[in-house]
Amino acid sequence: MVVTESLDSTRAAAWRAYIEASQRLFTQMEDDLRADSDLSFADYHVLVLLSEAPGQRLRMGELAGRLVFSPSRLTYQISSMQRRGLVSKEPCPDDRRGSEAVLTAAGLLTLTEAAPHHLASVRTHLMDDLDDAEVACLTRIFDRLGRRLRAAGTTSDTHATR
Amino acid sequence: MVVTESLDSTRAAAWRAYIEASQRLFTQMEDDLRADSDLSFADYHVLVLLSEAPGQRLRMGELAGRLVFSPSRLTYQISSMQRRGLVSKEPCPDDRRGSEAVLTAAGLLTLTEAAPHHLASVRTHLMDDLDDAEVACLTRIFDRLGRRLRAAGTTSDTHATR
DNA sequence: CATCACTAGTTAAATTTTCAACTAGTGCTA
DNA sequence: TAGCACTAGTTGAAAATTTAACTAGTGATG
Repeated sequence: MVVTESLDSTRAAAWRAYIEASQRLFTQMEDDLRADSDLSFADYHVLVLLSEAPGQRLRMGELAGRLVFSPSRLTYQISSMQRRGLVSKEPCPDDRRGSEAVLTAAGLLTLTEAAPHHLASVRTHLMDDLDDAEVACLTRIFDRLGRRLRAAGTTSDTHATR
Repeated sequence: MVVTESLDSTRAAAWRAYIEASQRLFTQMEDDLRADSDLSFADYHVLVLLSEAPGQRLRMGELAGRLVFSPSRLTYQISSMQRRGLVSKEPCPDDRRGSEAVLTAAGLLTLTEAAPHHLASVRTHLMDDLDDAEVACLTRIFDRLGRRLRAAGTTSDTHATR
């Protein structure tokens, strides 16, 4: 086992379990979503974020940040959704460089139809199997992690090695 | 908020935190790996799995299963690594339909050079920030989840809705 | 041992994602 | 207010991934 110095074996095991299960979970969720609603995970998340935003609209950059998408990936994603009538795109009033993605009525309808299926899938694949302590632990770990990574991304970044 | 019926708000929050932080973590790990070692996450995992396998070789299907890759994705992945000299491919002795990926010396060397950096990155981005109880909890949750999803994939599958 | 349903893996085409320019607009500074 | 560095977002080409055939081999059944 070349690869397990420097990370104690407990943590190495945790890492492996986390990575593998997450991978499986994500592909499972994608498949369900695709089967139930003909949406990708990304599509769904865009719809959720827009539906929650004031005016059902969000700047491209803001959306990219929340989805953890590169700018060009978001451009592509949104134009694909636009083609399918789920969102539209409008120039941003106060910054003429920018544009905002806007949820359409069809997009909202699609979301409200998809949501119950998706949530059921989150429950059956993950949440129903966790007791309250585990849920709390999950939240604590990933809230903190998310905050930390978000912060790291903003400033200079990277880890120690090099 | 169209999207939060049916999943209690505690669990919904856990889900969001988990998804977002994981996304960030994975892209961060990819970036580090790429910067330190010029490998993708997938490359790295292939090297790890092969290095641990008896004879440093694994059937394509077996590898695909463990990586959670589609067959065609794995074919592509391996031929790319073959081009770069990290693995070779040999016909499988006992099943003439099959082939196995074999770790090369160069592949092993690459792995031993990459591993410390990668592990450091796992530590700094995730593990160093978790106390032992959290590590234990993480392991418990994702071990169980992985087992469950692995089992579901084998049999008929899917969730309840529909 | 011929047939046939099934498994392993590959291939080609379409879609998605990345990567590296590039365009346009902003806003500070002199 | 001209110049300039920086930000927002897009674009085109290359790389990765998915999807749907497809090839070859296996193994059970009659």
